[in-house]
Amino acid sequence: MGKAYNIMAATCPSRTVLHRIGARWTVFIVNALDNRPMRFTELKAHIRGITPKALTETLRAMEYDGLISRTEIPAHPPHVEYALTDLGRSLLTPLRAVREWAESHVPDIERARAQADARR
Amino acid sequence: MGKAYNIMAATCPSRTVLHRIGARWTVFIVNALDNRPMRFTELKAHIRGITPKALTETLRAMEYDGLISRTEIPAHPPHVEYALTDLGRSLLTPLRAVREWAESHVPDIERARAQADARR
DNA sequence: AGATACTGGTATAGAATTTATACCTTCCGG
DNA sequence: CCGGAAGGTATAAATTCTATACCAGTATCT
Repeated sequence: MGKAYNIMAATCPSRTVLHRIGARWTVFIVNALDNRPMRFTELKAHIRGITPKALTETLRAMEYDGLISRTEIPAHPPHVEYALTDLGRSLLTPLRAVREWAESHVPDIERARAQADARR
Repeated sequence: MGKAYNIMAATCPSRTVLHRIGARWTVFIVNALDNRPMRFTELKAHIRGITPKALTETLRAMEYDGLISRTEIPAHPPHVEYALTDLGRSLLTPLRAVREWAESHVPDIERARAQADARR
């Protein structure tokens, strides 16, 4: 059997999937939950610059898509734990690679930008 | 020497790099140019649903960042060829993995969404 | 009892980005 | 001089993201 889904087709369901995993903050959350579950405020502190609204919306969307689980823990004080599901963990490999690419190619990009600026 | 750049820091330059490679249409263009260079209209036809404005802006940004090259070919009729640079090709591995994840996990996501809908 | 702090969020408005749609210019063949 | 292809621009509307402030529940401090 051949390829069932193709990103390049405008109406392919894989488009909505890609749109979600490519959303502004998804890559941060997946990478943050790499080692262990985290609480809302932990995530907010770890992913610097994210607003609580953006964090809430991204977490809700990822939970809806089955990428993370949300568990209310009735301890004192009560808190909420977010963790990757098996599906979410399978996304870790590609998204960690994206993160690592970004972190390791900063000098190349900066050099290219400087050269482009110099040419004009 | 340890890690020089960290995505999680709000002001880290890797943030702007990630912002670019995570931009709406970058993953499509990188995957489209996987096998061979393409012309503007070819890309537009291949990546269904992209508008010419979005395509122009994404190509210009990627050229600025040194990910693709733009070559005007003075043949008859004259046309323009976009190709991945070495740097752009290095992005192919992670972004192809993202594409493949999206294409292969559609059923998992749809199942999760249906379950979430059923629960309410 | 009242003030204060922590957790996990909401609300609202403004700014930035994306999309839709239409149009333009150069080059050429007929 | 008409039409078509290539490679785009222009403009406005829709959508998404960001900044900033606020809120409710529980617990502890005074």
